[in-house]
Amino acid sequence: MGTVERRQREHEETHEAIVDAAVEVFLAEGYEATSIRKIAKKIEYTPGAVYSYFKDKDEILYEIHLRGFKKFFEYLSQALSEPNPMERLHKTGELYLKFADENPEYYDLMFIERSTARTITDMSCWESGERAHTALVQMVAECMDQGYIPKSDPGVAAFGFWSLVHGIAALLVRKRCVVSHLDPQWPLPQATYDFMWNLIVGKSQ
Amino acid sequence: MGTVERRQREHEETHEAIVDAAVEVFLAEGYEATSIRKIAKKIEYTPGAVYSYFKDKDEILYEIHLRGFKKFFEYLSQALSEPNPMERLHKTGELYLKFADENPEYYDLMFIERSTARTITDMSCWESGERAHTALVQMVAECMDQGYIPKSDPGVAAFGFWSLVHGIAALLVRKRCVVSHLDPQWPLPQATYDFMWNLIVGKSQ
DNA sequence: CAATCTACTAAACGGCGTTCAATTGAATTT
DNA sequence: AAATTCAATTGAACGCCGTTTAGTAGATTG
Repeated sequence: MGTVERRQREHEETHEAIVDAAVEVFLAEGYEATSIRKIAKKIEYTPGAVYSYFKDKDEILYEIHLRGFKKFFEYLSQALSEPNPMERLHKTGELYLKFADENPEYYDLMFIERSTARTITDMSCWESGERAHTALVQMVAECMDQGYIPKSDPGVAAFGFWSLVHGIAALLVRKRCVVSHLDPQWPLPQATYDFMWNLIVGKSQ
Repeated sequence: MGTVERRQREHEETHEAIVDAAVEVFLAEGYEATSIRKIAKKIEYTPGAVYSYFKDKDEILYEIHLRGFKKFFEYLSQALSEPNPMERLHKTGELYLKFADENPEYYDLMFIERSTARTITDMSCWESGERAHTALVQMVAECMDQGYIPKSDPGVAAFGFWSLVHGIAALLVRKRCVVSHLDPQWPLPQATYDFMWNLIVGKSQ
């Protein structure tokens, strides 16, 4: 009979229910307040039961981070239609910053939290991250081919562009922007990115 | 008698002994393993005793972060002798990255950890951070005056340069560099910074 | 010598992630 | 229909954590 399949389906459903509950707690109360005990309570389970579905807390947080990446790619996809690679690169940066600004909790988990780093190091790969990075490398390589950027290692160059937007996002998300007595609200990341971009491409035209 | 002064001195000595012990634990075992209980044990105190000297754990971590800034300024001071502001800016960035590379635990606490953000937000100022930031703004303003950088808001520009090096440092410290199958060791931050700097100033000369 | 005051301890509170023996309840076999 | 199997789940515990508080020991003061 199909009881084996049903059991497996039920197992997956519970797995998903746990992640759903985890995301709810995470978005409502933030990373630090997200505990196994709270997640279990939300689906009326005992904390121990969660461990039939996940090895440890980091594995749950990794699943939350995947939901974040799903949303992240939705943001970035809006730049794909741009035919000029340099314009596309610029717009991708803007969308990156928009995502970080509008989803700071997700951004933090994806690109800052130690928990995520532990999991991706254990797996010695980072599928979501690599997918985004590969696309960035290709974009940068295209810019080099068309002479917008001096030819050099596209991996290093991609890392450089990423560093710029990550730096802006990370300083805002982790509240270090208070030093510049500037408004930490939206205009700052946009203004900073505009200035730096102008510095990068402004001189060649 | 001078017992009042002596008592006060003893109080300050114990205060310092706690911070010393905290730094020891922090550097030996890292941020996450640094607990009040371990710090207290190291100086043969009861955990509760620590609370006669510090309001909470964040206040101790803030003191550790100050030690980090002391070291940080020692690094940056090596760039001060550079007469040309653009060269000085460039070298400051290199020394910034060198500090992050050689003192990742301190860097993390100073510029990434939530704990520090909580304290500086509570105090609604960040003396160390502001001191460094002000120096950076001045440097950037000087570059603008001498025509190396297009004139615009030096606060925003300074935040942009900071974002670039912070981005590189933060991605390395928090292990996100694995996506670029590049060596996360020292050459990467230097190569990335070189590339971006060349992009910024390379075209005008 | 008694009173005061400070530093410190001991114990507890409520939280956390995680483990594991025991139990439940449904599916399968006899 | 009864016995067996087996995974899902519980409940209780372990050893951590930050923090609070009543009480104590010992030096300082009057």
